[in-house]
Amino acid sequence: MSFLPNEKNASKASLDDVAKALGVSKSTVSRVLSGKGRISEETRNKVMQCAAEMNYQPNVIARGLAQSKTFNIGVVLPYEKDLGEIPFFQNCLTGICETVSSMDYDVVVAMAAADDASQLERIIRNRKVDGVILTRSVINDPAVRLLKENSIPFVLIGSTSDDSVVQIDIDHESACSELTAYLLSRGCSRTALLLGNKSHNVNLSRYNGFVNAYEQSGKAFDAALIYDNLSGRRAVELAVGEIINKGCDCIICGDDYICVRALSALKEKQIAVPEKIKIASFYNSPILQSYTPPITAVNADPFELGETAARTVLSLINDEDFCKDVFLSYELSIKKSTL
Amino acid sequence: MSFLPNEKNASKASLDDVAKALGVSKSTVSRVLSGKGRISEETRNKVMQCAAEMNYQPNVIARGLAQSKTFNIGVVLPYEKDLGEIPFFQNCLTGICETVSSMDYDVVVAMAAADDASQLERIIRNRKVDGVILTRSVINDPAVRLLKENSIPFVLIGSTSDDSVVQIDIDHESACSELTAYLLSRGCSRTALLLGNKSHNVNLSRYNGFVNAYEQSGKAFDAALIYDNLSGRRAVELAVGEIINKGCDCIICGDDYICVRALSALKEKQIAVPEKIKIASFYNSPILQSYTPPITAVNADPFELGETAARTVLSLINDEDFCKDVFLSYELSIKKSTL
DNA sequence: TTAGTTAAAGCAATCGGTTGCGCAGAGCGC
DNA sequence: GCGCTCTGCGCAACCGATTGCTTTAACTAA
Repeated sequence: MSFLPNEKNASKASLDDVAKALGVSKSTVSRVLSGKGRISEETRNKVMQCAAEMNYQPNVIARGLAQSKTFNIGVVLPYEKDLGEIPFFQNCLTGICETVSSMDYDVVVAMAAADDASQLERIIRNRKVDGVILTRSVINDPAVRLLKENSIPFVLIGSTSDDSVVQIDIDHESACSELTAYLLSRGCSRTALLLGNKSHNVNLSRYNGFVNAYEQSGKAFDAALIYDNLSGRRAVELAVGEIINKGCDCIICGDDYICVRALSALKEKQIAVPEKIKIASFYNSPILQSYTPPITAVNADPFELGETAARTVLSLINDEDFCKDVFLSYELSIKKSTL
Repeated sequence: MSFLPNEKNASKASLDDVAKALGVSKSTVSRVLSGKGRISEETRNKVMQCAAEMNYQPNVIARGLAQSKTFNIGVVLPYEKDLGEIPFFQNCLTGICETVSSMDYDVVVAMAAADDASQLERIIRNRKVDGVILTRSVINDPAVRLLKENSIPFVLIGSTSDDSVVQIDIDHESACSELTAYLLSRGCSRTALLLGNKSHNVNLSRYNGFVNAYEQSGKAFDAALIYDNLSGRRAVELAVGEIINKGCDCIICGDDYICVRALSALKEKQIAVPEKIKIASFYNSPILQSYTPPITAVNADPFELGETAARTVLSLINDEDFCKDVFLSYELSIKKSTL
């Protein structure tokens, strides 16, 4: 199970050791192992066998020095502790890890608050990564600027209005539009929209989708029912209180974090879902799926987003063809909370 | 905000470049910057200033080659998708990242199913890390064996019976004992214990604590009420069904994952908490705190566990003094679910 | 004055690979 | 038999640091 050989420090076998054991030059061994250059069949076999016997393992650091590569992908994760409540990013990370490790890359993580690019800067300064995956983006993102300035290939899991950024996401605008249209068709006349941090591009997309759906339906929406900068439990509670007083019959939550808070506030006020008010969310974490009643939501697969982002950034690094701006499929999952 | 200088490729300034600009040798510059060796005040100032002007940034890869170091810490995270539901590990990771980055180290993550050390092996083989933090341990853990064989410093966030492993955890045995004793004092006579994977050492600790509390109370427990290898939603549902039939008045859940499932099963069967049955859990994720009713639990701070683990493994790497087996404090948080 | 110390800085090997270039020899056409 | 190409491989520079050893010069003590 271990890669360790029987000999004491044979794990330290270097290219040079293999070369000397065979009486050939380092370069020959290197070329055999890397598959580059012209090598006779005979020499190739000899080298392969000897390397295997000596349990030669290339030193990735040394290779990195020579090639100016690290074989690492950086992943910037949101820092707020509260976000831990929703496993979205953890599942993204899982997808990313699985994909990059299959290419013998590894993942270096940086936790950072929005707008704080200092961790990313450290990683770039220390030349720790060949490419980066951002898991969200704010307007005029300093992280994006930093990556561009340093010519480091990167992709974003999420949406941004910056067309020069490769984006991996579901189409939040059309998803929110679809969801809103569905609710309108269910007879909701006064739908509230609860969104998180205003500077996150994704919230703008959702807002646009919401507005589009209303425009297409010919009905008018109440701008006073749009809360576009909620943060923290208290803010959501307050908003829900106001919404009730304003006679809403439906709530769309920008994410599950807000949804959990809203549900909790509704329960406290003893307002029945979906009888008195309907509610829907985005992403639909497992925890919401086991809620009573089950929650209607736009479902996305964070694992798949992670996989796709990883594949894309690896393609960028290796100058392969890739699809700019992948929009993954989402699913409008209708559950009891909006019936 | 960026570290990039104005000159086009001054970001590539190497030790040699600085040395040549000053007409001194590489070693002198290196010694100044590393603070090792005897350097005159005058030269030191000259070098410092020039390095700053040229925006010299040491190449960590090259330094790593020379020193056989990577300035990376590996973190092995559980792979099961379901675990994403509980942000415990995400919060551990946050604590780890914050601590190691303050020492200019970075975090390399490996996602791995229990018993699967292949990702860790890859990372070790590729010499990507100077030390490792394990976030759980199974009996005869192949990861532990691998780390020992390769003489890589590591700590475990969690508990194990292997005394040679440095452990960072709360004392699950005494915590579970305390919780059980409290429930006994509340008049629970038939308490069920729902534990996860049997091969996880932490579940053994909880089991022991449970038994201890009963022994000290002089009362007897019903071994048929101990479920010690639950995995998956269905298993928990089945167990809850049986428990009800067996006339239990209380459930202790080994973790929040099980607790969420159990609560969901109870709700389905319309069994009131805490009127018909009491329930308590471990860790108490934010999601459970906003549950109705709030859940009694042993509270631990995963962020603090991460911080402590990171500090400890860094001490091990740098041969500093450290505390073996840190037991962090926990808190028995009594809520409505057991009243 | 001379030998002995010592501080300051340079030389060059080393870490473990990659890679451009050149050389020797085989094969081939004319 | 001559020149040409092509194959297979070695030489040595290079990536960008660290570090043991040596050198130089200045300073101290005898």
